[in-house]
Amino acid sequence: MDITSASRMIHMVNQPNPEVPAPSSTKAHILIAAKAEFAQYGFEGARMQRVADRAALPKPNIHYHFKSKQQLYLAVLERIIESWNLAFDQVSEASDPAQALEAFIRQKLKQAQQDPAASRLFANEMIQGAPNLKGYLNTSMRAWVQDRALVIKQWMQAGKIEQVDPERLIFLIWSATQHYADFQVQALSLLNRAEFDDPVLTETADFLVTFILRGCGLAPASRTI
Amino acid sequence: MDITSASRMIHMVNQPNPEVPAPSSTKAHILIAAKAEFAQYGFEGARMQRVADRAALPKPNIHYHFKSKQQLYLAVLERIIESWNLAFDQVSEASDPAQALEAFIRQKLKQAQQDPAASRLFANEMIQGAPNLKGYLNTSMRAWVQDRALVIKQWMQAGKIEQVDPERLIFLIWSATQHYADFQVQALSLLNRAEFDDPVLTETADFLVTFILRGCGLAPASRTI
DNA sequence: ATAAATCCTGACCATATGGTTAGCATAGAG
DNA sequence: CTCTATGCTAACCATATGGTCAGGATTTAT
Repeated sequence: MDITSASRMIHMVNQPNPEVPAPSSTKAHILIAAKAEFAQYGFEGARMQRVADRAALPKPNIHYHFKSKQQLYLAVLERIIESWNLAFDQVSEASDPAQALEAFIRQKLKQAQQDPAASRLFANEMIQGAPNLKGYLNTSMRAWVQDRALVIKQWMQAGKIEQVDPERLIFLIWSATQHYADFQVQALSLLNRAEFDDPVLTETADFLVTFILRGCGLAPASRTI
Repeated sequence: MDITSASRMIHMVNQPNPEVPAPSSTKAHILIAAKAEFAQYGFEGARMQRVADRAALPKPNIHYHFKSKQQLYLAVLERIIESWNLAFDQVSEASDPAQALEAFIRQKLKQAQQDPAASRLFANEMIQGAPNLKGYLNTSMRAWVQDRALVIKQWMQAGKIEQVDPERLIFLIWSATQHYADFQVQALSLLNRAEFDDPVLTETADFLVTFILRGCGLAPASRTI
């Protein structure tokens, strides 16, 4: 009923696994279609028929590969959780804060551009009250945050960055970056842009890096905006 | 099909209006119930029966007051748009940037605490691609942002704040504050708190104000965190 | 070649969905 | 009191929904 199991996978190396189908397999096609559908409409709003249409397959085919809507949803959700915060995973006290934060911000924003559906699906799950991720939040995700917060605290104690609430700094980076996936229509409309292309990505990344580093009392390497 | 009409209401003074029922009326009850339902499940995922249950009314009663699901949704959405960015509305070039930004951040965060459903409903609409707000985004909301961005630019030209992309600064404030409504379960779980009460609100507001003002090259009035 | 396992699908089912209808209850106006 | 307008609701409807099933196609193993 819940994905605590996904926690175990977070730092796993990608290895051959019969459960993980090759990119071109039917199962993978369905998962991609399902991700888009669940991302747009949430679990309750998603329609199995639309998943089938998106995958260009008859509906019973979906049910052949995934027993139920719930199981399909969980399969999609697991895959998303796995690749969530990679760029901030290996950071330690010894790392350079400016470099580490910049890499984290840019990676999150790149994810928002390349796979906005993943971000939106996660957002839907949270808005809905995380019915399938409560266990994950309270165990491995909390541990991850506390662990990363500790590194930030060590940077603070070493005088490398300003005093800031570490957990809330992480939240701010998450929200500011994921915003460009979840609220993409809004951002593009208000910026008067047609699509979230590389120029927009670069401008946004530069802004966020500069602004957030300055918020931490850091100057970026050699950029101004 | 779209709420461009809401644009006209944004700066309207609250005046007696037969369309706006008294707080205790059946219609108001239904709107509150519907807001919660649409916020949690999105338009497609929302169920008229659940709206009825939340309002403790028979389902046909809902349809007596609102012709269709769509009309009910639009009615809820309109009410939300009206009170969205009030605290930043009256700000002008002459305003003190630190004070204005602080008031804006605190107001948005208070809204996130007092009416998280409103924020979540809006988030759902955006994630879904803003099918009912495209017109609003491209007209009055864009005008609002450009207008507010102009004020920020004037602050920059007057040397009152650092050089930052004004639109993206607004996005960052929106996302960082609304995060505590939309991702409330996540934030509370990771902060190890039971509810979004006043202490959490204060800590969060203080963090955001300090951090964002510093990002703008400003020091807060007399606070450290 | 043949058997076995896997993959696929048209037709179908029970139930849930948004919405309607026809009639009941109540309050205010004359 | 009577008439009317409004608020309300049990019973109902057409359609859409998640899910099943029996059988056909295709691949793999022997």
